[in-house]
Amino acid sequence: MQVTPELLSRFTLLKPLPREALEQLAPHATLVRYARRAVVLEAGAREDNICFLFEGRLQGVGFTIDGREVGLYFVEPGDFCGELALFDDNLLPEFVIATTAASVVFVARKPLREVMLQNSSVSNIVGRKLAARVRQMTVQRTLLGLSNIPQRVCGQLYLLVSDGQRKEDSSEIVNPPTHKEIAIMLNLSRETVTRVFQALQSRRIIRRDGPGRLIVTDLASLRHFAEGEEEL
Amino acid sequence: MQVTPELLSRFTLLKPLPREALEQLAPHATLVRYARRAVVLEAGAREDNICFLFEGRLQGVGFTIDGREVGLYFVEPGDFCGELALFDDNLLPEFVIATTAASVVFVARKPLREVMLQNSSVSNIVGRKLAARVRQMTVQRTLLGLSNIPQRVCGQLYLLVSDGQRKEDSSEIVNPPTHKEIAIMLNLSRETVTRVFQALQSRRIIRRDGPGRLIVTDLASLRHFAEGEEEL
DNA sequence: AATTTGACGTGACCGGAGTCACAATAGATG
DNA sequence: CATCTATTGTGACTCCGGTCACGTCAAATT
Repeated sequence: MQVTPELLSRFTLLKPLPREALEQLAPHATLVRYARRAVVLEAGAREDNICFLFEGRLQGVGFTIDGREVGLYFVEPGDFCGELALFDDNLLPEFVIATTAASVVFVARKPLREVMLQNSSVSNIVGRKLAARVRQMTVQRTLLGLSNIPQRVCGQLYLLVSDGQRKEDSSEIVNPPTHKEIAIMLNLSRETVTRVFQALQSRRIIRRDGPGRLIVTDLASLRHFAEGEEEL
Repeated sequence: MQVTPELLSRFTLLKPLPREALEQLAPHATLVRYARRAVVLEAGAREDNICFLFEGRLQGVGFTIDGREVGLYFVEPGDFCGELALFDDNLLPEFVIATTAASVVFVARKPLREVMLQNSSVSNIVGRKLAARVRQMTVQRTLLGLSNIPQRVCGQLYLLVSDGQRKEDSSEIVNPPTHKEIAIMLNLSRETVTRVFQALQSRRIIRRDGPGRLIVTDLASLRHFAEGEEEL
């Protein structure tokens, strides 16, 4: 499906682009819808598109030698992934999978790269974004250092709300990842995540609201647990 | 201590630079020696230098909320770190510590950034390097997914030799990290790493040679264990 | 409506890595 | 050389998260 420059400009990465650049990119962009669990980007493939997430949620996933899934990062609407292809010609190291039904905009690598090179403000933005990814991976890795497991789960949960909007008292996570998807992010078993969620629900800190919404009713308490000021 | 353009050109990142660019950078570069365990870059500080490692070994280290150390990456001679400062103005998320006596070349951020912007081949290289870091972090994170702990240690060991030179049969790791430094990379206790090393030594797969050299006498076996084809 | 599928919930058991405690080195430092 | 400190080596015990084996439930599919 074709894409208009207006749609492109809704992504923070592309928003600052001059009109001409957007019109230059639009013919090379396509909107694709994916069902839950579909593979959006494939590891080992030469990927020729940068993937902008319009709605839904994606997850970068790797696999260990013994076939275990490893969660690397989540992609929120407005964000993008596959940006490594803008910098080198190596293969994508991870899979990107739709954890919910999702619509993404693919922008071909070469035109975007050209726009990036011509437009220094864009290369700045792309560079900042890649740097942000490194920071995000660092935070995620640091989470794994926590030996207190409930604390680790709370930390992940807190990251999930702050990636989106962060209200004062209560927040909601739309299209929350499944327990298993959280588990692989944290090197935990699915059952352990379930048990922590149970504990948080019984303390009225989180609440499920239908299928696609998880509500954090007591963000302050969640942060306390995430910061280890209180034991779960 | 002042730095000559020739010294700068010994780093793979700067090697392709035209002579003029190197001469432009040299006045803003200083050579600094650090003792073992010294802090080279400080988390939370506005870092105004990119750090090129000339000799020794550095380690990126983070800290969890409860004060536990988290190993993020190793820096080998010829490589560099602190490159995030080229892309944004945020604070450095991790410490960089000298795991051995080390000499590094600091290059001021602004001049390097200008050279990078003017010289598209440099910005390509820097971009590739940042992308390489993302890939490296992905590999490191995937290692943590291994539930077989000896396998995890062997994987790290294998990464350490292949980062340097990779000979057919036997390889050596100069300035090898301590057991503790490896432990925090792998989310393990120091004792566990020691025990795995003991097992590898008794099988004549690795051997210590004095203080600063670890010799991998049977690289093939190490790879087998790393790939889980044989249980340790 | 019946069936299937996948996500969530929960108990019991067990293994193995963390922790603690201490010894033995080896390197630095005076 | 003597001393001190950091690293390595090793045993014993404990605990807690993984694993297995279910059951429940909601949503999709027939």
